[in-house]
Amino acid sequence: MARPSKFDRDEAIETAMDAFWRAGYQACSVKALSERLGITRSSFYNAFGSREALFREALARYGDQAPDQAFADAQVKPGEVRRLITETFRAACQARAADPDARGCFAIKSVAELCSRDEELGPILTDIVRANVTRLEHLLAFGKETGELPESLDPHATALALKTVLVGLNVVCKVIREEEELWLSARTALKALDLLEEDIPA
Amino acid sequence: MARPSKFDRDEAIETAMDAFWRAGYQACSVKALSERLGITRSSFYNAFGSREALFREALARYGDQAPDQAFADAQVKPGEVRRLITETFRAACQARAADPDARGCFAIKSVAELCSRDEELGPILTDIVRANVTRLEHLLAFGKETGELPESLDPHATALALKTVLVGLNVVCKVIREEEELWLSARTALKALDLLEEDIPA
DNA sequence: TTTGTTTTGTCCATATATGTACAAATCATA
DNA sequence: TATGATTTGTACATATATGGACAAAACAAA
Repeated sequence: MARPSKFDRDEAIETAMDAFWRAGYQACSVKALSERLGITRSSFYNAFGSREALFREALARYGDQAPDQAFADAQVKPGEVRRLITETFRAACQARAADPDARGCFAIKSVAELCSRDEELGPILTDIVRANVTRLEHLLAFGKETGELPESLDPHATALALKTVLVGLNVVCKVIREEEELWLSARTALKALDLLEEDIPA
Repeated sequence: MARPSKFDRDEAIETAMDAFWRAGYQACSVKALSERLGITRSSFYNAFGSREALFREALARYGDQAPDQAFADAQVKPGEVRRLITETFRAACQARAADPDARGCFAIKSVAELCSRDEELGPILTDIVRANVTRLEHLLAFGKETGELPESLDPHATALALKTVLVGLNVVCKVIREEEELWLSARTALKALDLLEEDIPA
């Protein structure tokens, strides 16, 4: 029906995500991105519309593979809240330390760069973080309902604290490169909040 | 002896700090900075040497006014560790929420942008964060020695957790704008870590 | 007034960056 | 093989960005 693309759109989004991730949104010009993708700017605009639009796609792509995505799509069984939280934090520490280029978390890096700065992308990132907190809050409330977590626990306050720790980890990991140290930090916070599941098989 | 500067160097550093703070290091070109300072690029290079050099000066300037600077220059008296920690976190929440432009923390923003990216500035920022953790560790050890904090407390692990929370706050504040919510998050974490001083006059 | 020092303005050459416009190229289907 | 849809290459005009070179300007001290 029409002339086919010379490049794989999906692959291009992946590549763009990595570029945004490493250098930041502002540092990636359309020219640089186009060259990285092996296409002309003409094709770039034709395929993605704008740099912001591509960023949104890259961000969505990242969301599918982010460590804390586990909080989103998990069917949590009663009595498994601590386990889910502990395993997710553990996975985050692993993922951050395993990255040889110490890119940190794409979403949080973008929050730091763009929130309160970019009128279009800022609110999108804000909503993502807020949604994360809400999910955690629901998860903790569920833990209370099912009797796993104590009645004294405040889901809202605890969700905020948890998210703050997770965000902190995702930045601190750029400085503290050893997985053991990262996990020590996370474990200490979880333990203090009475949310650490200790009996997890290594 | 020589021709005097047409601009105030100190004031210029302050202005540059704000520009770096808002837009990020990479987004501030020498041209843009020069125009902001009301001088030519010629004078810019003459006065500061390079953009990196000016950034270093701006970063040092920020260090003097950062909320967690309190951990650096405080003469802590026995029995005052919890109070110092609590008040510093409280001050950080206040400062972040009070900023109408939600700039967050200049240092942490720069860590997210430049660590593992800029060969010259990255290590400087890394060292700053590492030094912060060490200072917290010493502070906690002091608290143990003086009997204020329990023997069971692990200064290294707790310092890591504390710093992670503080870093998290400094990013989350871009999304959560209400001081009450920020403080709720911090307070919950401090309380859990048994580091909250409750009896502080408002 | 001369001397010496430092700042400042201007020019250089070159590279990057923006988004649009339009013609050329490419392919599946009719 | 014609048709239609879409991608792609090139050109456009303009703005930004780099750092250095060098002469002109401004001032204090001799």
